[in-house]
Amino acid sequence: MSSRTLTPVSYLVLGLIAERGPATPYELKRRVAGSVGHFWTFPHSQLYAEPARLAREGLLAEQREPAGRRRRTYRLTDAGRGALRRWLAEPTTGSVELRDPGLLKLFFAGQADDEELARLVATQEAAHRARLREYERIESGLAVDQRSRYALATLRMGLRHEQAAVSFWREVSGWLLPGDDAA
Amino acid sequence: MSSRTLTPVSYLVLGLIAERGPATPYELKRRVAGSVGHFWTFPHSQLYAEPARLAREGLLAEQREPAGRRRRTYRLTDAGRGALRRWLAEPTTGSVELRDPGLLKLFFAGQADDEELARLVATQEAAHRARLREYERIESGLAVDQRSRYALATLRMGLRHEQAAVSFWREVSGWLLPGDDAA
DNA sequence: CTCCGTATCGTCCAGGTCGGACGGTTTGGA
DNA sequence: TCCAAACCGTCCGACCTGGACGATACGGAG
Repeated sequence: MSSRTLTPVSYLVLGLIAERGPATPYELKRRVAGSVGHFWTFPHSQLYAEPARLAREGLLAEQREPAGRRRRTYRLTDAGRGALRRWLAEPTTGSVELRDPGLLKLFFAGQADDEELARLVATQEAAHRARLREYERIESGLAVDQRSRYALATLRMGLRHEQAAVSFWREVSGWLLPGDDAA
Repeated sequence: MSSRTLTPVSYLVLGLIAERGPATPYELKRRVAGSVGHFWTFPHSQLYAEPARLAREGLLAEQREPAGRRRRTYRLTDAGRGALRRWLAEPTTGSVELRDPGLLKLFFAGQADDEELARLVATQEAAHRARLREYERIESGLAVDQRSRYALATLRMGLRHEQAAVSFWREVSGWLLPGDDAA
C-alpha cells in the first residue's frame, strides 16, 4: 500500500484485467501478444513482477489456486479500477520517441560508404513494408465490433506510421545517394 | 576489453565522437540535445556511464585533464571506429516500437467515458501538432550542407511521423465518438 | 570586492527494465 | 510407456531511468 508512481506497465496490466477479466501472468502474456504487444513490448518477466507489485499496493487482489499449484490469479480491486480511471482522465505526459535502430544508423551514415548506406535503405524499406502488410492482414481479420474498437484504432496508427516509414525509406536514397537519380 | 554486446547507446556515443571529434560527457550531452535527442532520449547519467564502459573495453581512450580537474575527454580508438563501422554494415536488428503513452490510453479508452476520450483526443492532436511545427522550424533552420544531410533526413522521418499522428488523432474521434459526425 | 544567479559539470542511487537461461508441469500422440 | 511440445514460472546480472544532490566557474549588480 506504499506510494510509488505507477508506470505505463502498471496501467497496462490494470487495463488488460479491467477489460478482459481476472488473469494469471501467463494469460496476461497471451493477451499482450495479441494486441498491445504490437506497439509496446516487454519481456514476460515483467508480467510476473508487475502484478505482484500491484497486489502489494492493493490495486490487484491475488488468489492462489487451492492445491500446491504455482498458479496465481489476479483480479482488479476497487482501488485498482480507480487508479486506472484516474490515469485515463489525467493529462497525458511522457515522451513519444521513435526509437528505431535503422534511423539511428541513418543518422550516422556519414561514417559508412555508399554501398552500406544503400543496403541499409533497402533492408529498412523491406522491413517496414513487411510490417505494413502484416498490420493490414491483422486489420482485415479484426472484427469491427464494440470490443475491439480501440485496439483497431491503435492498430491504424501503427499502419499509418509504417506507411510513412515505407515512403520515407523509398525516397531517402534519392536525397542522399548520388548516381541513381532518375530525374 | 571484455565482450558485452554493445547497445544502441554505445553506438550513439561512438558515432557522436566519430563525427564531431573527442568530447567530454558534458559535451556529448550538448551534442545529443541538438540532434539525435529529438528521437532518442536518455538521461545524462548515461552519457557518463557509457563512455566509461567503452573505455574499459578499449573502444574509447580516456584522457584526464592535467590538474585536479574532474574533466575527462574521450576520443575514438581504432577498435572503436572498427566497431562502429561493423555495426553500420551489419544487418539491422531490433524492434521499432511506438511507445506512445497517448496510444496506450487510447487502447484502454473503453474504460473511460466519452468526455474523457474527447479530451484525450484533443490534447494528443494538439501535442503532435506542436511537435510538428517545432520540427518544421528546426528543418528550415538546418543548413543543407553535407555535414547535416543525415541529421536532416532523420528529422524528416520525425516530420512524417508527426504528420501521420496529427491526421490520425484528427480522424479518430470520428471513428469512436458518436454524436459529432458531420456526415 | 563581494554577493548571487546562472550556467557548467559531475556523482550517486533506488528502483524499474531487459533478455534470456533455466527448470518444472501438463497434455496428447506414437 | 515414452517423448515432444506446449505450458508455466523463477531467477539473475546487467542495464536503464529520472532525478536529487552538490561542487565549481563566471559574469554582472551593488
